[in-house]
Amino acid sequence: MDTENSCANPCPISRSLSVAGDAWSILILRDAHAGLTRFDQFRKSMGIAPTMLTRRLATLTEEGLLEKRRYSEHPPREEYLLTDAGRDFLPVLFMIGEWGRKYRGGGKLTQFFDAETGTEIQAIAVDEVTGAKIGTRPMRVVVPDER
Amino acid sequence: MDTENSCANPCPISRSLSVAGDAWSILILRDAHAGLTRFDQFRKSMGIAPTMLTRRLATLTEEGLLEKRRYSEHPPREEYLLTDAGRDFLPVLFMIGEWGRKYRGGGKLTQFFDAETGTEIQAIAVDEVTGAKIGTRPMRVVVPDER
DNA sequence: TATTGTTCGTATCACTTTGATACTAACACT
DNA sequence: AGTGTTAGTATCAAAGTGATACGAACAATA
Repeated sequence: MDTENSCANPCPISRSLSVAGDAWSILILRDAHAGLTRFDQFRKSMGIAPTMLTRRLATLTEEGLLEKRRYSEHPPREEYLLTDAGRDFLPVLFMIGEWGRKYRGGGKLTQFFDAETGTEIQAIAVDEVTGAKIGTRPMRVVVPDER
Repeated sequence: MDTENSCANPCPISRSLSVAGDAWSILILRDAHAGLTRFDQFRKSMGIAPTMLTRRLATLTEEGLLEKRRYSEHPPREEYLLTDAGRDFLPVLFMIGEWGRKYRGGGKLTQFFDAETGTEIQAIAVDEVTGAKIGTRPMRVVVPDER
């Protein structure tokens, strides 16, 4: 795909996709939210080839979703931590997960519980302004003029 | 990526990604939600090569997010319509869009308005059970045993 | 009737990406 | 001295992608 001209494009979805629009990147973000920080943790968790992992971690770092932190000087060792932008990707992960839960739900699934109430989290998307569930009300799309 | 063993994997996110884990598929779903149904509409909207588009439409149809409908017998012509599963992908699209709006927001952006109230839609993800915004409260992850 | 246009693709092929495997650097530990 | 750990890089075959040309089945127009 053409991943360069992202900010010429008025669609916020394609802008996001030019940053994290492939499965490996999304899985890395998932694992980062699960607390993984190190190269080998990601590699073992996902079964990704090291060349791929190197490249994806570099891209996510350049794009500001992860940051590299040196956790050892001798030998030099880096770990990858979520930035605010990376943490704000969590809602995307949850909605992707909810779709999979609903439409590819056979067998055992990983579950997420609210630590306070103990209830299982059921993520939904709502319009913060009206409170309506996304997709339940008609909407109007406004595409800006060029230039 | 290895897109086959999806239902052996307990993670609902990777199951979803094995279905629609690439940028073209997501953009097709975006355009389908915007009302596009035909091959050439998708092609012109996204600038995608026809070989790619053929393959992606076929996959999304096989996976049950789109369905093919014949809208003309002579000449034979098909269009692609969202299924329920495809429509339920909308929250994913909105959350991806909200991330892009927040972190790649330079220049003009496409906007979405609630047709009833006229207000701009601000999509957020919440836990339907507790009402809490996703990411604001600690959570507990339960991975099922193998087998 | 001949020409042009529309729609939904397939054929071809150069180019790029990927994935598997082996290997390296810089140490720590025994 | 030998083994283990961590974070990668090197190599290379196989697969995927993208640009372009082309095709089939018609409709509309001249």
